Amino acid sequence: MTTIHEVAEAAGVSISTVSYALSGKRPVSEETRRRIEDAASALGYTPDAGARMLAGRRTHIFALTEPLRADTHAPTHMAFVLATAIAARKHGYDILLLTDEQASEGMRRVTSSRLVDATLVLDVAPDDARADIARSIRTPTVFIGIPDDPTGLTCVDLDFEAAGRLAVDRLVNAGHDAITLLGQPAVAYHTSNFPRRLRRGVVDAANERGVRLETVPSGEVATDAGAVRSRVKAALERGDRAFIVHAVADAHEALLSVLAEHGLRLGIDASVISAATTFEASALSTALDTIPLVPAQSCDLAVEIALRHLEKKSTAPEVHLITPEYRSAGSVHTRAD
Amino acid sequence: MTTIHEVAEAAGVSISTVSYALSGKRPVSEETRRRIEDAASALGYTPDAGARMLAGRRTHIFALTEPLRADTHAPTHMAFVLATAIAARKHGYDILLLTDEQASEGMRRVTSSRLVDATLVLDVAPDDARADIARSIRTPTVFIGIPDDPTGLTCVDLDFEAAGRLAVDRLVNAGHDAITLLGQPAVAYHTSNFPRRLRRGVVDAANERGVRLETVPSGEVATDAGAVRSRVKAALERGDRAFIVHAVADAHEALLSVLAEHGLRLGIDASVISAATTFEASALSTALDTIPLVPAQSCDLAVEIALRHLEKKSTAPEVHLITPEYRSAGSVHTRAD
DNA sequence: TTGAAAGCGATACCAA
DNA sequence: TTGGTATCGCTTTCAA
Repeated sequence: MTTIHEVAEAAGVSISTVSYALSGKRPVSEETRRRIEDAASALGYTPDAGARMLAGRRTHIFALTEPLRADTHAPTHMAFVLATAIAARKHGYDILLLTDEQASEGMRRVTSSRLVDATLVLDVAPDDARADIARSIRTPTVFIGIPDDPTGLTCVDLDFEAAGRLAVDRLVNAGHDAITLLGQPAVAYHTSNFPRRLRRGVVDAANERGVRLETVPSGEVATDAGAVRSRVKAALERGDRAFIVHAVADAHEALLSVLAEHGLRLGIDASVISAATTFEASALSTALDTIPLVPAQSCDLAVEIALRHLEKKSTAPEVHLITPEYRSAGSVHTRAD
Repeated sequence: MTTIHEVAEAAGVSISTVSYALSGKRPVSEETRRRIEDAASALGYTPDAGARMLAGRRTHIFALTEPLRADTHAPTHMAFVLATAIAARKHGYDILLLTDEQASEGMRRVTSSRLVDATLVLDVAPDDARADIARSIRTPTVFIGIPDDPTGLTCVDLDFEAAGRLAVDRLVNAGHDAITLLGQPAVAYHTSNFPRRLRRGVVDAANERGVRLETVPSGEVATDAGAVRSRVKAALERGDRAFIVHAVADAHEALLSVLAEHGLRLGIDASVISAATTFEASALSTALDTIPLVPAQSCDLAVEIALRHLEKKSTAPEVHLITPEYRSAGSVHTRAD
């Protein structure tokens, strides 16, 4: 293994100069720097991680706690894990993955051994056990998602409530006076936090705008096309022609097929908005207006906040809500009057 | 932060004794050990990860390289990541996740900086770029999956070929003389290695046993129920009544529904074996005979081999194939004659 | 602009 | 059975 000493010798300078030249933490003359860089790459020098952790103040590792429970929607969770890893890497950070039971227990372990500089929390539950752990440790922790009680926590998430309101506003503005919210599977309203928040926004906005609202879960399990179909049919019988869908891709397909079977044309006879979904709505059989949930957005912000906490010694805990964005694709009725 | 010095002082011993007492690498008198352990837990002592990495020979971290490509089957990949993390943790190891482009580039980086003790490779492609990297670094690397050219590599995987043969044998023994293999989406035969291996086993065994074999992909994408249905119908028209399914859960459901529509009773009029699938076949609407692909099995073995390489200085590279297991559930015809 | 040297907090060798 | 201490490879302060 090449050490900093060997690089120093090869470049004819001291090790401290090598360190500074490579880290850029102190000005080094142009020529010296060149010599050092040449020597370093010629020798294939890579600083030893353990030594850096010990001597420096940073490990350049973030813990990512994500239970990866089997009953959750794998593609979405995978997208967030991926987005977090990419965001971290942009700033020279690696991800130490804490799953399963280690999602909680590991937090204490890796922070107290100073293995990681900060912790990022995914798949946040309403009564998440990791909230108390985060409050009890001094290592910066950023939640990507919001537990019921975010007191003392730093959180980042899409403003699901605003997303719900936005969807309702669009549909009401389009002339609809009755809306059906095709939501998450019933259990998700207990295990996750964001479905409630979206629903709250939808309910509040519907009340304010004075339109009738029906909320139905999308089935018992994540992919339950049959249940979705029957629920959509019931909605159509009620005369509802406006739908907000907050569910997985399959549920969308089920909705679209029922609408098609009833001869309802999207954007003309019926309106559909897909709210806060991570999959590419363009991959559906029919393009839909969406209020996208972009993992990279939340994860980039989370990483930036974590770094900010690392630099400035302390930053007040705070909930950062990301303003939702509306993307039209013609699936919502355009008012003709 | 509590250091080993503080523990030593509190226990009235030297730091080396503390180190030995806690690691157990040297006998320490019963009483002294008690005092040390008490002091350590009273002070909440956790050894500093960086210091251990530098002084010791181990980082207690494995790199896990898994591209997490968006077009792959998320639940399966998640299951393997989870199984690896759990297997590693059993031996006191944490997982550093290398995704996306870092899946390849990161391997060199984290091994040459000695951040990890070994690397585990997931989602192995036939011409995987990580194979050459693995050959060029001296850190132990274990592939969970087998690239086309495994020369010089250590690999672990289910014996898919044997699984294919096993399935054919069972069906032939049950009296079938024509079999349809409902395989992976066509693209998977290029991007992954195991679909080919299973198919090879099926093809070889069918030839040897002298039965007619039809192989059809299960669609263009992972969940393409429509394509599966039409392919199954075609098979039924050919008179095929025996199916080997190597695909995702949805494909199974599609097959089962077509069989039901044709009034074919499982295990009586028709036979189905689900081969090398990670999902719980018991979760299907109908129980099926399976040759399960158990992530924990491969991942446990991979971790054990990695540790073995770490202990004994060198272990010859080798491909470890896991013998498939057959689980009956009554979906295969029982010979009446 | 550069260098010397004091740590960082463990591990493990060499003694006792 | 226990202790002293060199060492791991880097960061960073203090001098020059």
